[in-house]
Amino acid sequence: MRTPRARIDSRGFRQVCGYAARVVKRRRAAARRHPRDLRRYVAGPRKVPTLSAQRTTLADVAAAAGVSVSTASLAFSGSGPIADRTRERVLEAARTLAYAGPNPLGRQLRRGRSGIVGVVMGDVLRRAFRDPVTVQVLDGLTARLGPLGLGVLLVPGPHDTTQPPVDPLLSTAAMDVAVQMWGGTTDDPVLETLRNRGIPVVLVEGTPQPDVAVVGIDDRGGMAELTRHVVGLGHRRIATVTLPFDRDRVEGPAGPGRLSGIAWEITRRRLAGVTDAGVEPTVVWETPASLVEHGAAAGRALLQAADRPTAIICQSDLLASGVVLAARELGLRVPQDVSVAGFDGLDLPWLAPDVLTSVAQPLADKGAAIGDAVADLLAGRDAEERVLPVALREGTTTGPVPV
Amino acid sequence: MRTPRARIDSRGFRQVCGYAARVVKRRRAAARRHPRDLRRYVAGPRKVPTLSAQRTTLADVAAAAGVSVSTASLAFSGSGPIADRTRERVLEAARTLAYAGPNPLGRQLRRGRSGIVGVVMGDVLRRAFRDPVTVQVLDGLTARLGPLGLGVLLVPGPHDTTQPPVDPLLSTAAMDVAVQMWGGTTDDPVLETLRNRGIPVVLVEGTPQPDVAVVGIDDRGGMAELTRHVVGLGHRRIATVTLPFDRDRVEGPAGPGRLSGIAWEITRRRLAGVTDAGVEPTVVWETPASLVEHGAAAGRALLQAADRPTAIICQSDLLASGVVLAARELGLRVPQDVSVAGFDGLDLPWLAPDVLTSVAQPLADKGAAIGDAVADLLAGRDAEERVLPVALREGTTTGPVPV
DNA sequence: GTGAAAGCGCTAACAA
DNA sequence: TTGTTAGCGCTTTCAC
Repeated sequence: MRTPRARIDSRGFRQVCGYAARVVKRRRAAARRHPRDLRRYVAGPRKVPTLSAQRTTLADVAAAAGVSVSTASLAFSGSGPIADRTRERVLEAARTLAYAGPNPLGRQLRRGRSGIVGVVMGDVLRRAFRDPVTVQVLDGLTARLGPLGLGVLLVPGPHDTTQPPVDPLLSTAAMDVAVQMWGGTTDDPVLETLRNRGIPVVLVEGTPQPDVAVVGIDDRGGMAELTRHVVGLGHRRIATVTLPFDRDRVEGPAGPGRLSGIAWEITRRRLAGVTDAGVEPTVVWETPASLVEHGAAAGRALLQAADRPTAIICQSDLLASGVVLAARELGLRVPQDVSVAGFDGLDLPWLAPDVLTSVAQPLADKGAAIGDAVADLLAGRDAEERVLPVALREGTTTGPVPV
Repeated sequence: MRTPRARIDSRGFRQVCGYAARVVKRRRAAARRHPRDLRRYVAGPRKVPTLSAQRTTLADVAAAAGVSVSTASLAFSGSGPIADRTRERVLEAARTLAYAGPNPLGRQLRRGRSGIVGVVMGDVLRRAFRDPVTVQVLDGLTARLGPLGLGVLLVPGPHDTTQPPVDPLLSTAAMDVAVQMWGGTTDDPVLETLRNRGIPVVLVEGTPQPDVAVVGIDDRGGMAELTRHVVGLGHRRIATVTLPFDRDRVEGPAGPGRLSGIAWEITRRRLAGVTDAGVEPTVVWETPASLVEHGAAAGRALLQAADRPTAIICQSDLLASGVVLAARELGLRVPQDVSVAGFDGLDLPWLAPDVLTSVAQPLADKGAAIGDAVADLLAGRDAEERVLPVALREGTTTGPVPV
């Protein structure tokens, strides 16, 4: 069947070198001018599609429309002058050939852009998605990214220390920009990998550092305000339940040793807010993740201790709601027996009739701000730091200190 | 500065045609042999990276290592024979040049594969992510996809009828396979778009149809078993709260008109399960989304009606938990005054001390099954239908009918 | 307003 | 085991 110099390549195309190549090329070119002969190069109509295999190419469409490839390209991209009639003819040809538009792979290589924003989650996906904060930010982000023609590629984040430090996707997948959702210490392996690849980064709630765009909120200020509110109610014995300190994800009261080495900026800042308000927590309880069950565990421990705190300030609403549930479980009334405050300003209807006293952060805006930072980086501007405001929201879970 | 035939193209490369081109090519080739002269073609070391711009190419590395490009390629892909020493030399050169590995864009075009699986969510992301079912399935899916070198691109699903039927990402982004999370009726615009693009599809809980791989669970059987359990407890006045019927997302009791035109397979099947057990629900309450608040709304309405049902069977745990909350709110005891059952088998700690009676579906396995189906399609096999088993799980929310 | 030509960065078939 | 060669499908520059 095959002449010595012809062969079929991995994608089913016939390839020929030297003189014969020119002959074949001429044949394919001819085929383009006579769509009838295209059969061999086109996937059967509506057959079970195997790969992303999109056999019909712009060249085929151009040939069918009787224009050059470049003109056909213009018809689709709209990024140049083209006569209305010509465009119409091209689109008509595309319709006839069931051409669904330019192959993104070719376009991407040529443009040097993938149109993809890698989003590195702060955790394994399951846990990350259970956090409404992450989810709402992600939602705000995609809303901003959509109109820019950008899509979100999910990249699992650092799990625990038993896992390899970065997901292979991070080192190999195409992405124009990366967003790291939480964490991002200076020596973060994720940031290191991205830096090596030359991929610009937007860091959310991380440690500011050179060459990285940062988006965050005024959580230190918000936490200070929240604490002052609690102090204003007369509380002095105040415990605090925190987000994880680092990838070790320890659970329990943190001694001075651990307190001095908090790797995650967000945890450190929110803790600093408490101190700023002049409060020295009776206990700093570290959790392995911002989840209801960890809050409940903390609540049980703190509220059954001898010298029970009269107020518990939590670094997230999920943790706070766990504490509220634990209090209820123990027969303690909130806020009569114990006050509980959270952070984030989530709407947690299942906590009804209670509404958490919390610090509300603008989640959708934060997502949008991340999107703006992404757009900045993509446009070659270096993104300024974006810090969004927060607002104290009084609910029903804080009240005067019990007498 | 420029000769008539030289120009700078959009990505900053000098381009020249004809004879001059050969000269320039020779110059660049020379530069490759003498890394010192590369400066112009390489991004400055560790400067603020602008685009995904990764200026150093495999050719540069090959030149520096004194091998051909194809050999250098082998060193990275490992998909061919190469001497250990040669590979080492190439990797060494890569290190020196801060080359972080082959540009995925080039690789993708050449291979005809993007390594991307588009996941079309059943809803706007915010709502989709609030559903633990979706999230856990997604988690199981990414776990299976990771080792295959595939990443997940999030594609917002159909919102409501006021929005355009498909997200632009769906029609333009590169993806080797698409997964549609829910829905997928025969005339679904999402499926239509993917079919036109020749992208193979895995449909989750949708209507089986030609050329589409389907993954689902035995929800009809599970629902029948659940209903028989409730009937066995003596209940006869049984209402049911369902998932959405279609993109219209109506909320309230469904009349015969709506009941006859349920577009979403999953809703229809779970409803059929109830009927299979010989139960004619007193009310079929349609919800706009599987969320706690819609369950609560349904619960309030159903439990305040004159002829209150003694049991409410819900098509999801989230809906069921909303009903439980509504019952508590109304001062009704569960299950003494009313029995409530759900579907999915979620762990909802905040419902404590109650544990929902439910039908557990293997969420992580479902994600894995989707991953397997993806792998099948990618390998050119056509995927058989995958139906996973479910299991009745008795909790504390169902009990004997009140006397 | 249209066409010719070049080439993005890579992989794979084949020859050597 | 390595090198030569072709080309994936597209966009863009420049000439006309």
